[in-house]
Amino acid sequence: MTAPTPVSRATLKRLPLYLHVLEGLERQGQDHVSCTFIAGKFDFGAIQVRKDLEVTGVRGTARLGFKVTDLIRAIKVFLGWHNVQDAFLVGAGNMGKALLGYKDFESYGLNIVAVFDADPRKVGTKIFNKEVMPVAKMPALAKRMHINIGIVTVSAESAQSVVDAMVAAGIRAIWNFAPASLEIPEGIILENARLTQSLAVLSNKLTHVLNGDIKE
Amino acid sequence: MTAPTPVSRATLKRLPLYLHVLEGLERQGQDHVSCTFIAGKFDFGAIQVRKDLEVTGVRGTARLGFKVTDLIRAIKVFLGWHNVQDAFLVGAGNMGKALLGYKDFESYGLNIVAVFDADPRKVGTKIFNKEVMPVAKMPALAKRMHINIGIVTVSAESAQSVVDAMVAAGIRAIWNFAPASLEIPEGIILENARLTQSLAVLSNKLTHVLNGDIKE
DNA sequence: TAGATTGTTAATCGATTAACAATC
DNA sequence: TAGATTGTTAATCGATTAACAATC
Repeated sequence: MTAPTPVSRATLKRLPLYLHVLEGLERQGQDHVSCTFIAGKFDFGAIQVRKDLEVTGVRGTARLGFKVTDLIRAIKVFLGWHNVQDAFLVGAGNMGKALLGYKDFESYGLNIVAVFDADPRKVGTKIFNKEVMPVAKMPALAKRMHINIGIVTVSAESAQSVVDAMVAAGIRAIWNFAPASLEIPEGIILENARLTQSLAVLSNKLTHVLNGDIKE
Repeated sequence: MTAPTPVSRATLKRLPLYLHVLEGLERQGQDHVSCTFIAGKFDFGAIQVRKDLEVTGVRGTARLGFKVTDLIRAIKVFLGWHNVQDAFLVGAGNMGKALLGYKDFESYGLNIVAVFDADPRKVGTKIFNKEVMPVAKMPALAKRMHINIGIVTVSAESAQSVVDAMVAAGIRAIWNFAPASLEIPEGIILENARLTQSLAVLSNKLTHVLNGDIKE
């Protein structure tokens, strides 16, 4: 019914930043906020913030700005974070453990309900009170529990087979931490969280600074 | 002397993806590769790849494509990954541990040489053979060792003070994993690696799929 | 030679930024 | 009222994509 409203990836990535600022303001009891104030926390301008907030559908009032609680709610709804989704994680290595230990995910709409690993030595151990299960059991369980989100923290070599199994088991969205370029069928959502991409930007900038390539 | 060559962040983030594909080809003994082939691994086209590779300065040959080893070398140089940089990590929590356990960083130009934490219970323990030191000792050590890169894996609350100490100690580039918007002086490089941004994109897309908002 | 692929310039597309009237 | 801030339309900017001659 409602138009699909194509929102840019850039906007989508800024919304959690705003959310963080807004939650801080809410804790302080602030009830309204202007785009100018939010923009002050970042290296882009108030117009950008206003444009981004437009997608939430919340209307501000001139002079006063936007109502903090309304914005928080609207951003969460927009991102799909108001309803927590159950997720499976495959790969009980360091990154997998880090994600399992991250308490805040629930407020970002994510609840990791089970952990799987191919290594029999890891199976049966507990990570943050979650028992590691054999990866072979993942598909059947994912189907039965109607899991929509799969988190991939295995090695680059195993990633494709894990993803294939997830897709076959009805998982619709894959959050991939493996440094591999994965093939997925049409309609499945793949989001890569690659640290090396972020590191590349850092390294390249640092190189320029160290080389004295000053940009004015 | 050489022009600063402003390269887009988007290009910078695609280069590690190419590098990964290229290293795979190198292992297979392939000596040339075309943009078409590389693009086949991703959801963008050959023209994009060719444009990106332009920044490395490597020239291809018509019909044959680019020499794999040349490209690998040139991308590494371009990103500053040919020389390994020593880095300090502050925050021995889950994410800190995950980064310390990540063996491949050296081939991405990063060598984490020391770990710090404010928690006295963590100080003195070992993580992957590295002893956790009190954060108070970080500045003097960073100065003495001329550390350029600081990795921040502390909580949002402590992040700003850690960053301030890093900057005061002469650290030039900060890789931040804390969900906080940090203030840094002019000339310091800040790269945020925020998982929540990536998760936001995933959650939003999944919401659309589950709601049946089909885009054609 | 024929044809795939590069290198480079131009066209398109989309996102950011600017402008400004409306409003509280 | 005056002035800060929103909402919205238009202008700018930059990145992606297309086009095509050159080349191996």
